[in-house]
This record gives sequence, structure tokens and C-alpha cells, in this order.
Amino acid sequence: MPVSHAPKQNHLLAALPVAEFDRLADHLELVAMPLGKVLYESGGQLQHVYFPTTAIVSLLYVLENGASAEIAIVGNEGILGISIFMGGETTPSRAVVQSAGYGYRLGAQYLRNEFNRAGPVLHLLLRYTQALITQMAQTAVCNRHHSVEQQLCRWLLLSLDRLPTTTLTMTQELISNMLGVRREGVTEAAGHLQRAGLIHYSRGRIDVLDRPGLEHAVCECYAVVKRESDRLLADIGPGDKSHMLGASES
Amino acid sequence: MPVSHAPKQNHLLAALPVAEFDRLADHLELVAMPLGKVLYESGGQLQHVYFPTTAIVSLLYVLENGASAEIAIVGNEGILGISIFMGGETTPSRAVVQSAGYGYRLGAQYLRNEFNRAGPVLHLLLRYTQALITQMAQTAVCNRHHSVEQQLCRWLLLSLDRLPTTTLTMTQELISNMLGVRREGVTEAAGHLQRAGLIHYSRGRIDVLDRPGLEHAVCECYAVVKRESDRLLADIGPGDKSHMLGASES
DNA sequence: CTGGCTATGTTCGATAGCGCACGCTGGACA
DNA sequence: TGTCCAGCGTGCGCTATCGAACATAGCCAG
Repeated sequence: MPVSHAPKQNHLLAALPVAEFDRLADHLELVAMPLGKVLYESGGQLQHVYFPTTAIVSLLYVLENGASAEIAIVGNEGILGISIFMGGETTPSRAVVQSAGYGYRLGAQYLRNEFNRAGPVLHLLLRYTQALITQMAQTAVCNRHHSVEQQLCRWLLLSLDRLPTTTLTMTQELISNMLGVRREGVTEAAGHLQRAGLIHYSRGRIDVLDRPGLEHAVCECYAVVKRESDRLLADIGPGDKSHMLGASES
Repeated sequence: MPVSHAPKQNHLLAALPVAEFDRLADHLELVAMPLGKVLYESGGQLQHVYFPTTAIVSLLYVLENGASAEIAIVGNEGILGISIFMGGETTPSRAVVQSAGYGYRLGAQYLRNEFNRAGPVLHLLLRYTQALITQMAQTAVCNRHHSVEQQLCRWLLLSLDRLPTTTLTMTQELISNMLGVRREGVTEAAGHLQRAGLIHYSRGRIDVLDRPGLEHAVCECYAVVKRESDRLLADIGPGDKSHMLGASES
């Protein structure tokens, strides 16, 4: 594997003060996150938190009849397993790797110990959680009011923001599971975007050709989430948001 | 008014240990929460947190075109203004009183001070926040996959759980705004429930006649949220040690 | 080169919810 | 007692999405 790995590829870890980072560093464990890997299951006991670096993970809620919907996307800007420090130990959600890559994991107890110091780690994690809540809430509204095509744009942009390239490895079938719609609905929406020259796709590979065009086609939900995440996490250190929408906001 | 008011009608306040409660009690201020009152607006600076006692408040996300959707309901089991302690100061949501009543408010700084002690108040609030996250996420899935009638049942039950009676004062028009659907859709669903003998309604007043029947008609989302809230907040109470986060974890 | 699998394209009827328009009614209020 | 109107009922056409079935096309293994 020619790629180099470093915990600080994760923005939260990168934002930690030296003392806090050093206390955790020895316990961070690089783990591969292959496509489809389930980091935790609905209701299961969480043993670790995960800091993705190059992977992207979806938080899914699965209904009894098997239908599902993605409620949030977590990449190198975030952490998985917030219920470990929020106090619940488990959540009713499922975390599935949506884009293969790597990340670091940390034993639950190490994170709890650090969290209980009530220092920078606590405040950083709570701010991130606040951003995550915004993403979930906006997803709820988007599910209610916006079209499949708009939601596809939102999903593409949210994923793109968490990748170093403009290529997503993702079949339409998988996307449909994330969005909680039919595969055919994704085919139709993606076909429309392709005819408009915004993307090109072929057999599980999607290239974004015209990001500004996508940002024009997306519903407001993307910008709301993006703006709120930036606001909440702007002052946390070396996070790269050069490609960001609305960078001159506020 | 003949009704007596006490802060401990709010479950979170009631769950505080004596020392913590006493520190806050002098700063708690009884406030009326009339129907339609906006406790905070999207993006506005929050000056207080609110602990409802008899009122019920809806958290709404409002889109640019005026469409809206409720993402959570908060009553005497909870608190409004979590972004004050989560660190964001504001949120993109709007809080509207859905059922008139009373509550106590507390200056943001008093809550922050208490929160920063990193004691029972912090852990109690975080557990509640975790329950709130579950409610939001389940709402997102419900918006995607379930019918208006199922969602109406969920909404009725969630409201009922936060009221001392089985009567809701609420027009179908208002409910439609909460659920993010048309008024006619609510009329149709409510008519169906009434013909089934589960509820009776008339001009802004809804009586629940058969709660078990409603629980049978509702989608799973209600039970998921309820179970998770009970689990997260079951062991709260004076003198309990749930604030020793994972202290004796195996 | 060929079979077989996976990903995508397409069609068709069914349905839920939308947007709109209009009608009815009970109760508040003059 | 009469008026008004908020709250509710209902009908109509429309669209997005669903559910299911089937057709094509790229790609890999043998």
C-alpha cells in the first residue's frame, strides 16, 4: 500500500492540543475499512470509536421490513460511536462503510477517560455532535420535501467533501439503499444529471464533472449542513475547507 | 390560576441531585408558554434554556420556501436549547410551543457554569441529548417510509406521553405543519382513525379514546423512540451514579 | 471466446400525496 | 337571533414514486 497513514488526517484528531493527542496516540489503531463493513450494529455494544481518515461511513436506520435510510455521513471530519461519550453505550443505528478506506480506532475506555477530563476533547466532541445533529435534522426535512434528484445531489456533494478525488466508487443500487429510495429512482436521477453534463458514471464508478453545477442543482439542505459544520468546527485547527461552498459566509 | 407549579415537574430537573438542583433553583424562572410562542428562531442567539413542565414544544426545521417539518417533540421530559451546552450557541431549528402550558427557563450562563463542572448535570444533559438524537433520526426514517396516517399516530402518541390528559388542543392545520404534509392529508388520516373509534375530534380538540388501538396502528418508530428514551433516562434520579461515565466498565 | 454475473436502462400499471377549489357547519360574537 | 369564519369535508386532476418485470451492456473467469 503506497498510501501513507497518519491519525491527523482526521480533522478531529488533528484539532487536538498536543497534550491530549499524545495521551491518545499510543492507543490509536489503524484499521482498514472495506466497502460494506459494519462498524457497529443497531443496539450492539460499542467497543471502540472510529476516526475515519480516508474512508466514508454511513449512519443508517433500518426498519423492521428491511427498508433503510441514511441519516448522516461521517468521513475524515468526524468520529463514529458518539453514544460512547454521550452516555448511551449503544444506539439504534447501524454504521456501514460506504467508501472503502482507512481510519483509526480507539478503545471506548480511553476515550471515556479523556472525555471525563472535561477538557478540549469534550468540547471538541460535543461541537462535532452538534454538527451531526444538524445533518440528521436536515436529512429529515429533506426526506420530507425534496425530490430524489435533489437528494442525490446532496448525497454526492456530502460524499465528495469527504474524499480527496472527484470519483466515487458506488453503484446506484447502494446509493438507493442509502437514500431509502428505489434503485430505478436513482438511475433516472443519475441519468438526468449525466445528460446535463454534471456527472459521468459507469458500472459502479461516478465521476463528478461539474461540481458548481451540482451545487446549483442541489437543494438548500446541503448548504445548510455545510455552513453549520463549518461554523461549528471552523476554529478547530488545520482543517482544509478550501473547496467549500459559502466560504465567505458570516 | 389554580394549578401549582414546581420545577420538579420537569423530569430532568427532578433527576438532579440536591446540591446541583439547589445551585440552579434560585435562577429558575417560571414562564408561560402560550400556543404558537417561538422560544427561539433559526440561527438566533439563545439566551436561556427552557425546561417545560406542562407545555409541549416542537423543534421545526423551516425551508426557504416556507415548508417545514418537525424533527422532535420536547415536553416535561426534556430541555430546549441544547446548543447552549453543546457549544454551538445557535441552531438552524425553530422551537414553537405546540401545546400551551408552563415551563422554567434558566439563563444560558448559569447552565454553562453548571455544565462545566462536569458533574451529574453534564451527564444527564448528554444522555437526554442522545435520546433526542434518536428521536430525530427515527423521524427522518419515518418521513421517508411511512404513511401520513402512521405518522399521525406517532405524533399523537408522542404528544400524549407529554400530557396529563388524553385531550389535545390542536387543529388539523397545525398538525399538518408539524408533520410537513397537507392539511387534507391529516383530515383524511384523522377521519380514518375516528371511524375506527381510536380518536374523536372536533374543531381543534382531539380526544384519544383508544390508546392501545393507536399503539397498534402506529409504525414501529414510536416504540423505538420510546424504548430508547426510557433506556437512556430510566436510571436517572437523585443520588444515582450514572454520572460516573463507564467507571466500572468491563 | 463464451458463459454468466453485475450494473444499468426501460416500461407499465398502481398509488400516495400534492395543489387547488369549493362546500359545509358549529360556535363565538354582535 | 343572525352573521361570520375557523375548522373540517370532499372532489379533481396531476406528479412523483413505487413495485415488478424484463431488456441490454460491460466485464471477468475459465
